[in-house]
Amino acid sequence: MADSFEQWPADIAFGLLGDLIGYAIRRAQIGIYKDFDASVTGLTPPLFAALILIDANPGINQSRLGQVMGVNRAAMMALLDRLSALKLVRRVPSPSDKRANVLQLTALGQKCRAEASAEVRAHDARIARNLTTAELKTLRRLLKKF
Amino acid sequence: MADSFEQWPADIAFGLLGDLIGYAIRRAQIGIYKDFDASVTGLTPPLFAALILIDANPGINQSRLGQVMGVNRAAMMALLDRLSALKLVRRVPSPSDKRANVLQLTALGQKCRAEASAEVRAHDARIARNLTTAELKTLRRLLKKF
DNA sequence: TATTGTTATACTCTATAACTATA
DNA sequence: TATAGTTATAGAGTATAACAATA
Repeated sequence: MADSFEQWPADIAFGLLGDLIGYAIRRAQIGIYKDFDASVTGLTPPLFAALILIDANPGINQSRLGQVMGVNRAAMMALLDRLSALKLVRRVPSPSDKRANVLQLTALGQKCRAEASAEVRAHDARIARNLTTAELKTLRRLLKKF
Repeated sequence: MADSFEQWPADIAFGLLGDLIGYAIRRAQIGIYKDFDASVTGLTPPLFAALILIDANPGINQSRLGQVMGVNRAAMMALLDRLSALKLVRRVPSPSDKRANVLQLTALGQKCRAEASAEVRAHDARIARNLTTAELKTLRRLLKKF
């Protein structure tokens, strides 16, 4: 099939790329993202991550969430504007800091988070289907070293 | 520092995300991309990958390069238009197929590829500094299973 | 002075859909 | 019919630079 992604096609020379651990991680990621998009309806990976993090960290504000996700405040704004337009997330004025907003999931946001979580669990199990439990544990340990 | 990315902040609850191997790979990637951007001047990761692949695979055409990189033809066009505007890549009519273009690096493209390669090697060594040779070998083997 | 949220702006990455020339 | 390149268009993700309100 022309649209299936082949991780390391045998007929292609990768040159320096074949030596780079960063590129090996990137190639794994390409396939994982394609499976995520095909598996999870209506949410992108960053949107899903934001829903989980907001739910798991009551009282978190925009700037802190941006730091955690590795993006700056302006990028976080765009992401939250989208979640807000989808009626999944609410900005609530912080009681302790008049500059800040506290982020909360709406009832719809909770429902969406729960439904997407099931799809994402299935997706993650599918991409990891060729690894044993021990291999997954090793992989997780090694990835923490970056 | 407010601008340094912390991979798994201890004060943050990751909920389901902490169980997903796909998210563990994604978090490693975030830091790696930030280091790449800070290390390599003038080229993004996809642009650099394209330069290497074009150089290592003489006679490759646009569609095939897109397949290898995991993007469709239209996305490949945009990427090649940029490399072309930078005078790094040339489209040459294929002698064997009048529909196709063969991709070639210009002299400037060769120079840019060589200089960026040195920067990227240093970048890759830096991000992998906490892993042993054996660990890198294991990681590479496990990543191929996705 | 530093931080939070915000807006304006711009660039990169990627996709879909439709067209043309050729296979 | 199918494929290679192309164009138009759109949306997501991300960044910099500036500003007002608050800490």
